[in-house]
Amino acid sequence: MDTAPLAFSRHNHSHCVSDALDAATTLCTERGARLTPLRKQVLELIWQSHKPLGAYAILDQLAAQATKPVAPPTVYRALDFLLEQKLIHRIGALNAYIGCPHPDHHHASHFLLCDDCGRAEEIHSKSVSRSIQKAASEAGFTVQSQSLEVFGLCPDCSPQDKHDA
Amino acid sequence: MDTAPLAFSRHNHSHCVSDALDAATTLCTERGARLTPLRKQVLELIWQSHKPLGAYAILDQLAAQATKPVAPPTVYRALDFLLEQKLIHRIGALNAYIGCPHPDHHHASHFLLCDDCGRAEEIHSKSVSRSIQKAASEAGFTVQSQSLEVFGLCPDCSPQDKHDA
DNA sequence: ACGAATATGTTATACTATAACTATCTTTGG
DNA sequence: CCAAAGATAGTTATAGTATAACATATTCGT
Ligand SMILES: [Zn+2]
Ligand SMILES: [Zn+2]
Ligand SMILES: [Zn+2]
Ligand SMILES: [Zn+2]
Repeated sequence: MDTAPLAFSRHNHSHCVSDALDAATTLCTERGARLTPLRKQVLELIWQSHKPLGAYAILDQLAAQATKPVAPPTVYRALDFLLEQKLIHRIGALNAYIGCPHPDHHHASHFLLCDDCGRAEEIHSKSVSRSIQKAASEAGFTVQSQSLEVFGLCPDCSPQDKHDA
Repeated sequence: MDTAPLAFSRHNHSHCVSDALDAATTLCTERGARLTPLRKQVLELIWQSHKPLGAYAILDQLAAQATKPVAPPTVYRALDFLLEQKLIHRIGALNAYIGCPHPDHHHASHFLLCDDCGRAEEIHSKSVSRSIQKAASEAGFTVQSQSLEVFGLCPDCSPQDKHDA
């Protein structure tokens, strides 16, 4: 099914990129937000893989593509825009950024992060969301945003890997 | 009950500090780890409140207490030790550190963080842990560590605050 | 075209964390 | 007790992440 997690599976990644860029274009148009060439370029760089990308890695690649030198604020402002539009998520433990595969509906930032290959997969578990919401409510806490970063080994990098053992 | 969350409630905080320092002393002794004066001093600084404390805030306070200037590695090495011993947790979204109230049993880092007052409360919900573990397993992912950072408003800072309305 | 608002460029700086080397302290075996 | 080995702490320098402040350029509605 096409809603299955992709990051840890073999897949045609060019579809991820084009889907993400198309969705971003549509959403920004709907919202009256301006997905400028620079912002789109940064989004595309982030989507080049399923590995969270640091701001300065983005900067280096921008600089390599551009003729003029690129300064940090250029990157951070684009990242701020993409974060505001929920087109990307920030992985706090890595100081890095990754594309959101479902930017059309707002949701918490829940990720599985492979310590070995570095890939990240966003998870959307009702059970996880509900249990977190419930735990917060019981503490009298009003949730505004949440970030879950689960580190470990993805199926490909697990020792008991079954996919070609 | 004495296992109830404290950070967001009125409580005698000196007990938090003494309990934490006592527990740390006991655990380090059991483990053959050396809770040196410097490390204990850093732990006590972190426990001065339930607000996550940044490394350079710790540094400034250390410097204020000491006669000699204090350099970053001094602080970061103490933090590394305390993290290894699970006496503190790191809050990735804030680049800050907070004391663990239950260092005797290993557990994931799950926090409620108030956007208004800055206080953090560690939560220990079986339901949250289980649902996360389940979601990871279903993705074929082997969990090694996890960090949950829930931002919002604590009971004291919520508009519909009932505690003295 | 005009002014307001938004976006980008530019320079400097703040904040967070680690590398590499030296010195001191602690433990342990002789 | 002493010396060697290992762990802890001091010191200096630098790497990595992010923002402030101000100038310029572009876009949008009128
Ligand atoms: Zn892909
Ligand atoms: Zn997402
Ligand atoms: Zn307390
Ligand atoms: Zn804890």
